[in-house]
Amino acid sequence: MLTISILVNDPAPSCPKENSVKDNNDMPGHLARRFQQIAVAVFLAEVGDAGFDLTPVQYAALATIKANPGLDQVTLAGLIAYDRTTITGVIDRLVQKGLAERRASSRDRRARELEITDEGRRTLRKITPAVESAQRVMLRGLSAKEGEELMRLLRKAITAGNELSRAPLREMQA
Amino acid sequence: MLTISILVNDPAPSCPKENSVKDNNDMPGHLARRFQQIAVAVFLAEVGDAGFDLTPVQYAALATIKANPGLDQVTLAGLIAYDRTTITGVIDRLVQKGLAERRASSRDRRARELEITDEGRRTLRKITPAVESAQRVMLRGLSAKEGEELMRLLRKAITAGNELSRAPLREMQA
DNA sequence: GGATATTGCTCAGTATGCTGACTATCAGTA
DNA sequence: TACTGATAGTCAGCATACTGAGCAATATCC
Repeated sequence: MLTISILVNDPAPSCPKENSVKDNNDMPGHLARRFQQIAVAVFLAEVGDAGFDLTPVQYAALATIKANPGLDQVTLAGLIAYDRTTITGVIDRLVQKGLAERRASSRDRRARELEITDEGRRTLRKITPAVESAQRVMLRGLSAKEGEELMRLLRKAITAGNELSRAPLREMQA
Repeated sequence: MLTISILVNDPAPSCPKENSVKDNNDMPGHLARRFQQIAVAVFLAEVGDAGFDLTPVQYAALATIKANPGLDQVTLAGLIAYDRTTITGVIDRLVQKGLAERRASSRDRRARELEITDEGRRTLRKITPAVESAQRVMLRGLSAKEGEELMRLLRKAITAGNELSRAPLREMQA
C-alpha cells in the first residue's frame, strides 16, 4: 500500500488523514497496549470486587512461587518473563503483605529462596474465581472460538519474539 | 514444541490441576502483558537503531497532534486512549525535546492547545520507516494472514472492553 | 591457587499508567 | 448575578518496566 500525498495539513480535523502514517488501529503495537490496558483494569476490578488488593503481576509471581517452592528470584523472573530489576519490588510488596517469604539460600549465598506463606496460599485460593472471571471479561467481545484463536496467535507471536525483550521467558530446566 | 508448564513442580504430576490454577499461557491477561512487553522492546530497538529517542507513547501522541493541529490535551488523550494524568508528562517530554508546543487556548483558558513543531514534523517523517519496521518485527512469527487475524481479534476485544479502563478511546466528534 | 568471568541481587534514574485530590475555569440555572 | 455542577489540567503517590551501574559471591580457566 503506497500513499503518496502532499504534505498539506488539512483544515478539517474531523476527517481522517491520508498524509499521516497508518491509523493506530492498524498498528499491532498500539493494539497491544490497548488490550493490555483493558486487561489490567479488568483484573484489578474483578479482584478488587472480591475484596483483594493484588495486581496481575503480583498474582502471577505468587502463583509461580507456590508452584515452585524455594525457587530463587532469577528463576522466578524467567518463568514469568519479568525483568530481574522489576521482580525485586514485586517481591518486596508480596513480603510486606505477608503473602511470601524471602530467605537467604544456603546453597548460594547470593540467592534468595522464595516461599509462599499460609496467608498467601489462602489468598490464592480465594482469589482464583475472580481471576478466572477477569480472563473471561477481557474476552467478552469474542466468541469462545475467537478467544482461543486470539490466544493461539498471541502465543505464536510471543514465542517468535521471546528473545527481543530484556526479560524473555526462561523455562525451568529439569 | 514442548511446553513445560511453570506450575508443574508439584511432586505428584498425576494431579495436574486441583491445587493449581491455569497455566499462564492460557491467561489472556498474561499473554497481553507479554505481547505488549515485546512490542515496546521492538519499537524502542528499531527506533533507536534509526537514531531516534522516542517511545511508542510519545510517537502516538506526536502523530496525533500532527494530524489534529490545535487540539487540547483531553481530546488528544481520548484519541489515543491515554489517561489524562499520563498525557501531562508525555507532552512535557515532547515539549522538552522541541517536538511539540503547548499554548494556552484563547477560547478556554483552562485548556492547552497543542501544535507540532517543524522539528517534530521532521522527526516523524524520518522515523516512520523504523516504526513500520517495528510493526512487522513484532508479528514476525505470524503469516500475513495470521497477523491480520490477530489485529482483527484485538480490535474486536478492545472495542468490547473500551469502557472498562479509566482511559477509554473517545473519537472526535464532528 | 589465583586471576577472570559470570551470576544473583539491588539501586538510581526514567517513563508509562493508574487513583484520588486539587485549582482554575466554564456552563447552566435560579 | 450568585450558585452549582462539570470540565481542563496538574500534582502526589504508587506500581510496573526498563537501562545501566555496582556489590558480593560463585564458576571457570590457566
